[in-house]
Amino acid sequence: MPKVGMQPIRRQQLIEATLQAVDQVGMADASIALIARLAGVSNGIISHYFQDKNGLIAATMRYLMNTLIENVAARRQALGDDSPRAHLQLIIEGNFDASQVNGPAMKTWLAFWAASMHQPSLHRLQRINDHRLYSNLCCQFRRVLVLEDARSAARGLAALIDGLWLRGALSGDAFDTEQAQQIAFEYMDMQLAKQVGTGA
Amino acid sequence: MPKVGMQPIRRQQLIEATLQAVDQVGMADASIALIARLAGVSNGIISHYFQDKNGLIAATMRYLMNTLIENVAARRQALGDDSPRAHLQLIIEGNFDASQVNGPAMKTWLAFWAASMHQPSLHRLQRINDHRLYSNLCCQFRRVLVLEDARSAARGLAALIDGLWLRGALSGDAFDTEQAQQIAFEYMDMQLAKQVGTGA
Amino acid sequence: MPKVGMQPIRRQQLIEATLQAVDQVGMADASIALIARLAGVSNGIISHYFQDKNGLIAATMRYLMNTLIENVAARRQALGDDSPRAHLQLIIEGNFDASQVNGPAMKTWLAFWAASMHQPSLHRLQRINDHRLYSNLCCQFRRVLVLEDARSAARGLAALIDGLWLRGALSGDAFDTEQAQQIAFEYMDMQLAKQVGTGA
Amino acid sequence: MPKVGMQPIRRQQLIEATLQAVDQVGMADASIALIARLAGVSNGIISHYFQDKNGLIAATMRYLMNTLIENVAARRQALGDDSPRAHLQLIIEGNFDASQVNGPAMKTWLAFWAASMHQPSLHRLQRINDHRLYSNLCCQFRRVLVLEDARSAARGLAALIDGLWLRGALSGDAFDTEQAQQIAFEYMDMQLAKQVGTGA
DNA sequence: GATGAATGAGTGTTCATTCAT
DNA sequence: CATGAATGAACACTCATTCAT
Repeated sequence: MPKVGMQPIRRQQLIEATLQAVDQVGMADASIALIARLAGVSNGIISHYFQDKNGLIAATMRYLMNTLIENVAARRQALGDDSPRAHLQLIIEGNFDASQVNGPAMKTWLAFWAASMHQPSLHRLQRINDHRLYSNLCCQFRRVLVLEDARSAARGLAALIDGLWLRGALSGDAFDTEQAQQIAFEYMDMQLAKQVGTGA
Repeated sequence: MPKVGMQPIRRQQLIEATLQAVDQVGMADASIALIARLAGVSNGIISHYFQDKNGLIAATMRYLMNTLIENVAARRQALGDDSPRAHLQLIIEGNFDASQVNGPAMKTWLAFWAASMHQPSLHRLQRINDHRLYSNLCCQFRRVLVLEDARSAARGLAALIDGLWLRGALSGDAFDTEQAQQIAFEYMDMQLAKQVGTGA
Repeated sequence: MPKVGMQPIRRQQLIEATLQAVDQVGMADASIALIARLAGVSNGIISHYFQDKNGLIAATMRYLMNTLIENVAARRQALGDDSPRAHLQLIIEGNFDASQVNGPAMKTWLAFWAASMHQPSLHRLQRINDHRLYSNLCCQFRRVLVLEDARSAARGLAALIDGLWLRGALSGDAFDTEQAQQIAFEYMDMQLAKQVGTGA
Repeated sequence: MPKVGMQPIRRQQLIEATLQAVDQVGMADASIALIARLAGVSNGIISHYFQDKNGLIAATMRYLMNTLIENVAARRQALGDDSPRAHLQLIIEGNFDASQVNGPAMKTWLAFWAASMHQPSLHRLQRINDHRLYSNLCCQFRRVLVLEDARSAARGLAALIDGLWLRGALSGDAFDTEQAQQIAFEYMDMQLAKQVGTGA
């Protein structure tokens, strides 16, 4: 039943099917045929909306990234407190949001990362993502720390967040968000404690 | 001219060729034909020494893991100081050893991790590895911290080490070992500082 | 906004796009999508104006043939001299006209010929074309030669024209019209020289 | 039943199957699957012996060219008379040999020519072939004609041979070798007649 | 009249695996 | 021990065609 204006609908359909497929069988076995079947469309439609399989993969990665960005942005809007600590806490929480720590998303991110080591287009996307986390953290730390300390704190916290996330993803068990956040918050507070005295 | 005792030599040859192949083209494109060509042997021999491609992949992962274990063990042997701090430092340094933070090893580890999400045999190996790092760290922290604190510290430090390593791997730039170690050492010292007073 | 009387315009548009496509990528890669893009119309319209792809191909071939026919006809109209030699010269010149010896036309003719070996509809068109050249030449030679000589001369001259054209097309270099015509003229004159004496 | 040293056998098998396929359905429809089926082997074997389909096509063209070359060479060996006329006659006869004017060979040559307009590798082969005919003819004409006349005669005769062959191929009827050779011989003799007087 | 969404068969190619030698 | 010939299924991708709008 051909219709006009299907592009955004089909694109979203296919991206979601890609996430499903990667979750179920891994990226190596996420064939076009499987993705199309999961989306309930024909094989050929994929090259109609995305140039090729790489295009679909990249679009899926972009979608995941945007979800994270929007998630953090939404939390920021709802934030009353403007303190650096509140912002950092928000970023940490955003990165451990349910939209990021579920099975499909974790498997997809891991697969993307591995693939990005040999695919320039994916590598570019991944670098942008990595840099944004660091940059956001650094920006907040900078409000209370000297530049060098802020940078170091941002590097450490970014690594800690990714590491907690990674070990959670690889463990195979359900992600213990509470525990991860506590560890990250503790690190954040340790770093913030370095701030120079504001008093007289 | 048939030879005897070729098994260990050939196996090592093929494992090294696998690392080469994954480094050069990524795991997805590391075909048996390519690995055999890099090893200078025929395609057919792989199933002779390893059951199939998965067997070769698993053997290669086991090889990488053993390298890390032996590296840490060697450092431990050369260690004069028996303090927890010295042991923890040693573990950190072992994980950032040149044998782990070079391109081929990083690409292979990442590829293994991604693959392990859908291959039970690889997943088992990877869990053992993850657990050993946590276990080693926890063991040392336990000598000066109460159980709960030790566990939390070990979780955090393990995540921090993996996160620093991961972000280094994904960045594409040369790994800044010095910087990573400093961040990890700082975290270690922060955790050790929690120890209950030993004094009067 | 539907329009009336678009048929001849669209057909011509599509035929010209077909010539362009065959010139640019060869008949094998001249897909409907490419032709439609070059024509600036949608894919679907081709089956509206031509039954299918074969219909478009056949129409394009007919167009090329008509161009050649009209070219010769126009030259004939402008001809003052009614001698056999003048007519033959005209036919030769028509076959080496710029409309026939440029890249796109040559590539298309060659592709048509090859395709005609396995497509009855194209083969029929091509036979008509071949026969017309022979027939026109024979008709003129007949005015001064006995039947057998005229037929042989026509066969030879037709082959020579086609052969010069073919070798020009395949060479990849610019077609040397002057040289080709001289060779054809010489052959023509050699054959005309066989004519029986008209004198007492 | 795998054996060693199969390469030349399989290559020849596949080349002959390619000729068969092109004869039966045309180059456009001569798929790898069809060629493999005609050769009685699996699809995959083609990339084992030829890099890809283009490799097989090019090898087939080279085979046809070599057949022609060897044919002419064999005739030359059997030649008693060393006169230019005898050599030219021999070249003409070689080009109209049964190995060149049968259906499969003609269809394949035509398809190759058309394809060569868009495939550099085929174009190179085809140019070599074209040049050899011209060169051989020119060499013989040169023995009795001044350079300019020899070149023109060679160009004309080469075109005449190709043109006779082409029109024969396209006609769809059985090739009339006798008639074609007579026309070519006549042209040859007309050109040889230009030679400067050797007598007193 | 015209669009472009959608199909699904078909393509060339790759590849892990098997096995006779 | 080791080779490399051979298989055949699977893959991404292309494409002419159809048809609701």
